Amino acid sequence: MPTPPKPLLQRQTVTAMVAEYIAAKIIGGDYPGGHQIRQEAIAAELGVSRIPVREALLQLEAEGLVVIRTHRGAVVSDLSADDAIDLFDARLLLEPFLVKKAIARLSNQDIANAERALQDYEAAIARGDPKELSRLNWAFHTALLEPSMRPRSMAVLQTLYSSADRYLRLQIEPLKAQTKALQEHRDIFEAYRRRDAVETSRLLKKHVADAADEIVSQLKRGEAAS
Amino acid sequence: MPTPPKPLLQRQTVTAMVAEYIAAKIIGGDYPGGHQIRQEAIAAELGVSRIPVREALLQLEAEGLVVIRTHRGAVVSDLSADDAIDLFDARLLLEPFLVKKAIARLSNQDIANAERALQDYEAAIARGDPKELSRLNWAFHTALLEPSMRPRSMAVLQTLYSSADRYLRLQIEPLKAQTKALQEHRDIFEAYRRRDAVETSRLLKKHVADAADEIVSQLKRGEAAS
DNA sequence: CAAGGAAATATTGGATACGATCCTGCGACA
DNA sequence: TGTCGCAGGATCGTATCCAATATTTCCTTG
Repeated sequence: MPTPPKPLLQRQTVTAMVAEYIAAKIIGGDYPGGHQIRQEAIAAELGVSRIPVREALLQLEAEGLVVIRTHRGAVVSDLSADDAIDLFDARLLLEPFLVKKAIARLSNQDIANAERALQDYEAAIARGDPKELSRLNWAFHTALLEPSMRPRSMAVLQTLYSSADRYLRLQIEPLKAQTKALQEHRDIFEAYRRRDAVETSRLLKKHVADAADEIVSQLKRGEAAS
Repeated sequence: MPTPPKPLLQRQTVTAMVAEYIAAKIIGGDYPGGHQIRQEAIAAELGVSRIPVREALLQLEAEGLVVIRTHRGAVVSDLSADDAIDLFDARLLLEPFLVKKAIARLSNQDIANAERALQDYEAAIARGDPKELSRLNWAFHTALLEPSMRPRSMAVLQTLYSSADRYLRLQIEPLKAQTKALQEHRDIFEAYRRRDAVETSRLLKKHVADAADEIVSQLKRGEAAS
């Protein structure tokens, strides 16, 4: 059996892997806001050259996770209450709109997909790995919005979300927030399954707005203290 | 006078110049949708290496102008009525919202900036260089929205606009559209100067929606014909 | 003559090497 | 004493070169 050496079907490029690696560090908080990312350091750490590191940083800049200045390198973008407001306001416009569009053309398969995403999210709460939970949380949102068939808006939301994720990790009581989010997800899905566009949109908006409010007020306390 | 050879203070990187070059080709229609962009061809054309070309393409991918597939290179993204709807709907959500936020914190200086942008746009209509007009059109929109102090939303809009621009170039009667747009710009600016957030938002929304309608209906005719 | 497959070619992805720019710290001069 | 200018090192931007993958061509075979 001369099977190919590796698990195969792992068609990933080095650039993509580096981008994931750095993004995880930023979202996880290992690289805080303001942290200088040295291309050579990352390259040595991962045993690759600087080229894929540079290209990964370009992608992360497009997502807003880092800021690149010519000849001065990449810096992890700062978190602030203003930025969080900016970001969540954009989500608050796009997500309720897209979910309405999605429901307008919803198939049973789409509902099944959303239900599965919800179940995966529920199952992961017990285990409580924050990285996995974040991924599944977003997967649920994506499952709701995907049927809208708006790839461009979805791409925008994807970039917004990776930054929003950084803020979500700051929550003081993540466990409490998670159980609250779980109940809200269930309510949203119920309305979604009924194809009640208005109610789903309303609940989704509230779901995002509540999270935004908590994060912003918490950030403002932090900024006032400093 | 041993003045330096170039205008100097032109601190641009080669990557940025290449990105501008390719973007202009795409927006101008020289590279139509589906066109394969060969890195080496661009590199030879501009007398640079392939590295800056690759990095430019990454940036253009983030803007949605091209699609990159691993080991298969970059292809100019296709235009379609669905994509235009996707894109303009997102603008229709963000721009009216941002202009309200801008008016809420508007300074006299901001109004003066918008007025200047409007005048520049008016002045350019006479000359009629499409590339310049497009730039000044967007500069006016930017001047209106900039005071909102929402850099992240502005960045999203910036990427949306560069694609929207491709569609705007398709208009059958650009001259007619331009004069219509000019009158609408004047009306918008009048409401803006009065700090009438509701009216400005309404007019801006209509301004974008009208352009979108014309483009989408035109595209649908084209798609039905094919 | 059409279909399948292997070698040849083209194109992209990544590594190494070099030149340009920026930052830091030391010393000279007002 | 404070400010300016100038090395020196560190870091980034780009060119050149090598490896991996995709596409094409052409031959074989049913």
